[in-house]
Amino acid sequence: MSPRIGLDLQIILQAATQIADTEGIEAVTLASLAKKLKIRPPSLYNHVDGLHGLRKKLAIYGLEQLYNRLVQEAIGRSGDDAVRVLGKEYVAFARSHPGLYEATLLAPDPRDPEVQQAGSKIVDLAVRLMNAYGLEDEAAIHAVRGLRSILHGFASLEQRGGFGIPLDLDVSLSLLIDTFISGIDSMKQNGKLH
Amino acid sequence: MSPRIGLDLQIILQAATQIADTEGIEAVTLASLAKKLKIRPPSLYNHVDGLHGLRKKLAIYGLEQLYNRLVQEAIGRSGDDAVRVLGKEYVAFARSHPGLYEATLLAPDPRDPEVQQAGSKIVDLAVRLMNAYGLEDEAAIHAVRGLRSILHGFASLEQRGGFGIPLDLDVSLSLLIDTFISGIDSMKQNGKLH
DNA sequence: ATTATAAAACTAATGATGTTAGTTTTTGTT
DNA sequence: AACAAAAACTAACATCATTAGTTTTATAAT
Repeated sequence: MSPRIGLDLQIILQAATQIADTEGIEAVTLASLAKKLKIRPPSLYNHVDGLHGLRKKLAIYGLEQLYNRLVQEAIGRSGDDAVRVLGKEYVAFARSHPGLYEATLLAPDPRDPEVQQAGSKIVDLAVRLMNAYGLEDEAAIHAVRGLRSILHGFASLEQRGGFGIPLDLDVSLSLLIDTFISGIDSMKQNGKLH
Repeated sequence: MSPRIGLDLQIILQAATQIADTEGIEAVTLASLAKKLKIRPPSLYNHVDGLHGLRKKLAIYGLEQLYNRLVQEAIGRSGDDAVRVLGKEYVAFARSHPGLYEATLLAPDPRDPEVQQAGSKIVDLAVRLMNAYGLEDEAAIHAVRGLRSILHGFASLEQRGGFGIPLDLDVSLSLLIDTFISGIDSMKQNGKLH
């Protein structure tokens, strides 16, 4: 059932990740990837459905990596502590893998079922954390959307040099997360979340 | 001083915006733009420094448009009201100009002085709003970074189909902004912001 | 061991794109 | 009417994604 074993998909994605992280996601082309793997560009079509297929697989790969790192930090924690750690790790991932992180949001069709599924694992993790605040169902979803917006927005702006002023970014992030947590608290007490 | 008047830069950017908003920023190529303007691709080099130059100018153009819309809404308002309206308008802009909004964060070099300057007008506007909360200097900057993260993150995720679950997005946004406002309030009273 | 097979990698070719160089056209100014 | 400068052009090239068809090669079956 396997008359010839050539390149492994994992190796391809690792090579693509390396290019993305060092030269930016735009530098990930079939040509550059083939060169790095020492094969000819058309050969990549045996493993990946063109550039679009590569982007999609890279997006899923990135989401899985991100999920793994988040889970590592989340286990054994709950409440404020868990949210703080999750937030820091999310941003840390984007910092350590700038290109791969970009790729997670650059899939040709973000609504693709496989991409959605990879993303939903992260969402589910966040939902469980929110449950610790007594947020259930719709309230939990709104809260998770908020947290994701915060973390993605921060990571994305930081990556794109959006924060021009030289003021400690880690402080900004910590304050932002704490502000969010405080806000959730207030909103709950005011009955705006339940 | 002007032996021949050809295309106007404004017209070029408007055409590019149209392509970006209808077909996505990736569809904005010198070829497609030239076709829309009924000229040959090399002619664009008389107005724009290649594809990179176009992207940069489009980014600045988008930031200016965004700023104009935000100012319109911010005038005559302050405090919670101003922040809520600003947030809604920010997201509304991204929705009405998905491609142009993308372009604002896709400049070849985000640290380019001209791009930074266009962005800093928006930041300054937000800083002034934050001053109404009694947040000055560093505290104001942290708060603005937070608000930008929230709004960009939300707009970006929404655009990329990141919110898969069918639950009213406007509600999520309103709750998020209110959560942020509440959080700022609590943090101030706890002395973590000053 | 030999052979068949299926996957992987290849060569060759095509179309689209960005870009440069050099030429022609156009139009406001002198 | 002549000039000059900007705009638009043609021609050409390099790079890239992609398709079609061929060759190689390692495994599986004989």
